[in-house]
Amino acid sequence: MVTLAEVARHAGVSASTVSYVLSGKRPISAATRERVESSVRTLGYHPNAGARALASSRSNIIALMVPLRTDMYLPVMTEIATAVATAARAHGYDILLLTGDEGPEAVRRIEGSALADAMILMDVELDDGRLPLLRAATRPAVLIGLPSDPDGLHCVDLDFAAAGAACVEHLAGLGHREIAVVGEAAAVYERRTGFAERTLAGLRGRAAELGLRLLHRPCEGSYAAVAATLSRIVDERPGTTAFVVQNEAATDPLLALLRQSGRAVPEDVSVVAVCHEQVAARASVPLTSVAVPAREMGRRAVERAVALVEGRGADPEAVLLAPQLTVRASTARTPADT
Amino acid sequence: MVTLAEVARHAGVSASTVSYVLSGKRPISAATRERVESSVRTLGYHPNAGARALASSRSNIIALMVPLRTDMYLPVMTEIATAVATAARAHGYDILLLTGDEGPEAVRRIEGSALADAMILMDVELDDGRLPLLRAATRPAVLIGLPSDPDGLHCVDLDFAAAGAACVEHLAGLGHREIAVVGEAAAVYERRTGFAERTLAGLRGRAAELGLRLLHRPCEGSYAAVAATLSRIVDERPGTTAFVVQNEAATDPLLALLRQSGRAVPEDVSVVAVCHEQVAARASVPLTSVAVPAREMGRRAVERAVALVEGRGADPEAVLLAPQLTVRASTARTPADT
DNA sequence: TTGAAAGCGCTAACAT
DNA sequence: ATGTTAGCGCTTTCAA
Repeated sequence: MVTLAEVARHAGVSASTVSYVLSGKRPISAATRERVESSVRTLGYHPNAGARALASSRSNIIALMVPLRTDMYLPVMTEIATAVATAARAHGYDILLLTGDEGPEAVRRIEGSALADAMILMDVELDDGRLPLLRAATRPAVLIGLPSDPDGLHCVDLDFAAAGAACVEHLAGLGHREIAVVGEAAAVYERRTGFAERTLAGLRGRAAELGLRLLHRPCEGSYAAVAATLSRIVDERPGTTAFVVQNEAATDPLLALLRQSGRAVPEDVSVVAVCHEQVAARASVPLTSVAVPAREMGRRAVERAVALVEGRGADPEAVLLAPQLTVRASTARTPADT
Repeated sequence: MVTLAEVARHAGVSASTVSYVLSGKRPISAATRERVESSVRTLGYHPNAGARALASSRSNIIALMVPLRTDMYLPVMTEIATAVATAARAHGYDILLLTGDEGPEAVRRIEGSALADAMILMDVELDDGRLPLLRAATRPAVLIGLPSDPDGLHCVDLDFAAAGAACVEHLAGLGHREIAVVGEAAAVYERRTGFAERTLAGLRGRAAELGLRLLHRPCEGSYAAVAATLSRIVDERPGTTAFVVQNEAATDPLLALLRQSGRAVPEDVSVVAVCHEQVAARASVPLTSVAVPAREMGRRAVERAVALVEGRGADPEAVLLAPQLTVRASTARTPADT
């Protein structure tokens, strides 16, 4: 293993000079810089992470806590996670992968061991057990998601309430007056995950404002569950002409079942999804949708975390990304309206 | 920040005693052990990761390199990754998340910086550019996947060739004589990813042995692509009575299209999938399938890596997990056969 | 512009 | 069964 000392000897300079060449924290003459850099290359030197962390109390590692669940749509989580990893590398940081099942204890562990310089947390619940620890922690944390009390915390999330409102507006503009919402699995609401509740609030709020009827039903992702939910909806609200789906696993079954039951999309009923972009684009009828901007959320979270670690910290705030509704082939004017 | 020295002072013992209490590497009297442990708790001590890594040249971190692609089915990758993370924690290790786009350079970086004690690599190609570095590395590596030359490497994978063979056998046993294979996207084969090629080899080999006709077509996951592939298959081989699908994204479209074209599953055609268990179970017709044992693969990889790090190393070998075919509702005897 | 030297907090011989 | 002590490889004052 090549050490700083060996590089220093090889380049004929002191250890500190090598260190400063590497960190750029003090001016170095062009001549020595080149000599050192060439020694680094020829010896294949890589600084020892442990030693560096110990001496500088910086690990250049960001801990990322990902959900470990089966009732959430994984591709979005995965996309956020890989976006975080990629963005972190671009800033010279590595990612330590923590799973949500470790709970608040993981926060303590990371904080205590100085394993990471900052934490990024996903799958934030409205009243998340990790929040008190994060507020008290000496190292910065960024949430991807929005708890009910974001005070003193750095948050990045899609503005799901606005997303819900946008869906209702789009449908109202097309003449729809009765909307049914096929939601996430009931467990997601019970857990009081922020995004699902907020979307619903946005949907309901705008529906009330515009005088639309809105029926919401949680729904599992299986084909059978969607079939059951759909038939209940049709029974209760035969006048329904539009659906909002917030459940990636349910979109394909929903389209298939509508088709099967003789309801053409978008001629007879319209469908708007709040979902992963690929799911919307690849569906059997390409779906008008509000996408979750996973990559941007990951990137923003990392940028904030890095800024905080490196002392360019902004005030804690909730950054809510504006939703963007993309019109595809699944929405049209109501039959009555044409 | 609480240090070892503070714990030692608080407990009235030397630093080394505290260290040994924590590591269990030498006998400690019950009395001092208890005193130390109580001090640890009351002070809220957590060993500093950097210092420990520096002194012991062990980071208790395993680096996991995950694919960063869009043409692979992510849930399986995600499931493996979370299984790896969970298993690692159970052994006292943390996971450092590396993305595949860093390529061989990441191997050098981790090796050089001693950031991780071992590496686990996913998405292994038949002739993977990272292999030479891994063979030369001083730290152990475990591949999840199987390159063409696994010599000197520790590998864990599903026996995809056996999986392919099992599919053919099952169908042959039901009287099918003409099988069509709907495969992964063409890019997956071009990249020479091991698993896709090996499944195909297993399918072809057993089909040849049993005298069945077998047609293979790569296929993108979109609805349109599956439709095109299906119609080509039907044109070329009108006698096809069974499909093998190895492409999670294509299964649902395939079932929908078969239904639409008046072919009932399993009455008219049988379908066997090599895919994620959930995809098979949740499909509109629950699919007879060979599942990728993602959790077990992750667990086995971690166990091997930990054993190697801790000096209980076995010889390098390729561990191929036996496939298990689960019969569900998508396969039946051929119409001609009943 | 560079060097010397004192730690960072821990582990692991080497003592006793 | 426990204490003493010498590093691990780096960063960063303090000096020159």
